[in-house]
Amino acid sequence: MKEIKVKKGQILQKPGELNSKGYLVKSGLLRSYSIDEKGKEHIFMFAPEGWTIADYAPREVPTSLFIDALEDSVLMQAEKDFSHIKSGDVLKLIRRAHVLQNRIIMLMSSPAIERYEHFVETYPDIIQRVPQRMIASYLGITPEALSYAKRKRMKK
Amino acid sequence: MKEIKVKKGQILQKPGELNSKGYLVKSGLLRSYSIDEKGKEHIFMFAPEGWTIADYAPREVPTSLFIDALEDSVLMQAEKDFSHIKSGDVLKLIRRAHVLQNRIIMLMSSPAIERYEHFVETYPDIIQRVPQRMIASYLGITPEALSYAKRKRMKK
DNA sequence: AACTTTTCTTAATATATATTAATGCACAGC
DNA sequence: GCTGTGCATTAATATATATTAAGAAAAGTT
Repeated sequence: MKEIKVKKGQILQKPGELNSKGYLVKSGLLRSYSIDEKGKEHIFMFAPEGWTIADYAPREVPTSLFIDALEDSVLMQAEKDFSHIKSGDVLKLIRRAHVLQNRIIMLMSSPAIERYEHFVETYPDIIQRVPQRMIASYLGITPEALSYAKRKRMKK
Repeated sequence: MKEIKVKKGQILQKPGELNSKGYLVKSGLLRSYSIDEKGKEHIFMFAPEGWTIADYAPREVPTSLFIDALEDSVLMQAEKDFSHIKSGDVLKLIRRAHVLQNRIIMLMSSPAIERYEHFVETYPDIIQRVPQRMIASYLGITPEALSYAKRKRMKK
């Protein structure tokens, strides 16, 4: 575990890397995202203070995500090391899997505007800190579609 | 760990239960799914022989998924017990998280027809064993939309 | 075999979201 | 203070997917 400081915009991980690390955010804000064949970004997650972020891949599997800093940040960098495992570590992984499970169910069953409202309730602080287009990217839609959906919901 | 036999259609888990179990499929086929406010099913995953299936929730968190049998099946039922953890267990969890991560990225970045083609390549055996409408449910679209998308792709 | 139920497909129409383009605004750098 | 760049919004149009309804094939039941 070593502490590192990164500037806004700095890239910590690119797709294709092996032996990827995990990061605990002490201050600042990170994100992970993929870029598809058409060059479009898709934000996989945000990680503000107190959160961890990583590519959920075994060490020997090449990463598929970028990780970069949306704000100047201070991090703890950790190896993916399973030689001394605590039951607490397993619990954290299960909780993370639970979050991913819920996200999948939401992506399949709720329209974008509901996913947006859920996001606002769940992460009100993140809304303040990142541009709208990144929220749209996290939700899986374009900024234009989010803008339109919000306006439409207003009128009701 | 105890072995249980279930008939096609039998429900192993309903949403709201605590202390949910995990199941290793020795033969047959299980699925997990949610039902939304409008009464629509959304299949979260299929589990054929050799796979495990569970609600990825800590033991004290109520489940959100149904689990039932799509075929007569033989299972090993396991408690979620973290008192003796092996590094292999952690690896399995990470692999599972990796699958979920990829699914989320696909849901956000690829149209349904591409997700379908990816599914066919990845799980060719499952295609044979479940009705189309369940594949559509897994992909997050209606059976009609899947039928239309396939026909349209044909013509090209 | 007859019957019922489920599944798949097609079509017409409606809605959600994407694409493209134009505009105004805010802010960073010079 | 200007200027460029990124961001948000709107609108027009295009595409993907949902909804509803109908009919035919397949599978399960008695």
